[in-house]
Amino acid sequence: MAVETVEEGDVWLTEEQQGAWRHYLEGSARFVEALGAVHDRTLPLSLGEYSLLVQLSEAPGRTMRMSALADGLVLSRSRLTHTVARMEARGLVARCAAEGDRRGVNCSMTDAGYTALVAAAPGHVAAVRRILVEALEPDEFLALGRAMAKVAASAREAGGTQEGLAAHCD
Amino acid sequence: MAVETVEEGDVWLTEEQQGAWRHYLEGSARFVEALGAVHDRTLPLSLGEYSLLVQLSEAPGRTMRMSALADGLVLSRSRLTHTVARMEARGLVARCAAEGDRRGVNCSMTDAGYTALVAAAPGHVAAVRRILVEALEPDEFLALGRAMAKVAASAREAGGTQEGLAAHCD
DNA sequence: GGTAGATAGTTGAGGGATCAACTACCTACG
DNA sequence: CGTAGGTAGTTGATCCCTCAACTATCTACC
Repeated sequence: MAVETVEEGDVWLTEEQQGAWRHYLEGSARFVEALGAVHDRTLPLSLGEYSLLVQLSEAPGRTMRMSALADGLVLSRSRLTHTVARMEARGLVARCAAEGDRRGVNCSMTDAGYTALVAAAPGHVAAVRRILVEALEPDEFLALGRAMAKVAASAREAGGTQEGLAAHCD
Repeated sequence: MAVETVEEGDVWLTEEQQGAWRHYLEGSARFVEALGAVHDRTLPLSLGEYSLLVQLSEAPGRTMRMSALADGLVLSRSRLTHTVARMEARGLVARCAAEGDRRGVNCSMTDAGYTALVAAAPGHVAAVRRILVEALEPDEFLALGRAMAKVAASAREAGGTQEGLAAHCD
């Protein structure tokens, strides 16, 4: 931002870092936008619905607890409830009580959900390849994956400690 | 996804690529979530409002055309109109007719907007540093920036050609 | 065994995003 | 000129997300 330059380092970013940060912001924004557009225009599932069904497809019995699903998709409980309710109304998933914990709810993929997932998968993967994977050198893409794994861990951890950040701004 | 394995390559991703892709998804989701939480809990501007004011702060006269703003922030025209309307109601920005093109509208940052931006900046940058920059080796972060610049270009270009993707799914 | 506090999930109200229409203006070309 | 098609921005209906309650259940500990 165009504020008077400060002497002390460690508060802002260097020019180089700023550039990297801007590119990160623009790249991630344009990527989800383009991928979402492919889903909306050519596939029977939105990106969010698709991701949810992918998670379910990998779980034993194609069934997961609501909370596990929420954690895996980085979604709030509330948002997951609403999303699953809409998908249930469309026949893509079904909910039933979990055995063992009477608070728990299991969400499972229906046959219709599986059919929709299989129909959407080729277009989805083709878009990911075209827009993300093939934009990069093979090892550059793998390095991106390793870096983002670190970021994920760092962000997961920041959830607990973030109150302390306010202290930086007195 | 847990579909029967196919013989032909070039349709799905390798195990390694899948892993990188999952890490990318999780990392980007957790990062925006954590950064947004910092804004919502400790700063006077949401992440979106902050980004908008940053763009304005760098423009001559702290003023930009609506469409330039929309492009820079990767936002739809409609969304920008609504967002700016809300921010205008809060006194953070102001709109006025653009000279030269009577269709055009200029959006400029008010003093109150600038004050809010300055108040939010340290907390914002601290969060970006903590969650993203310091999670990585310095050159790893710069490589991330270079990679995402390529992704941005690829996604920008995909906007025009994406109809062809449907052809993959007969 | 009873009660305090955490965990699982849902609900509804309110606010933000999306999409398709719409106005207004500009450009170009006959 | 005039009109066809593009560009700039807005609007409102609809849908989706968020947030703060809320119910119900589980755990632990006295």
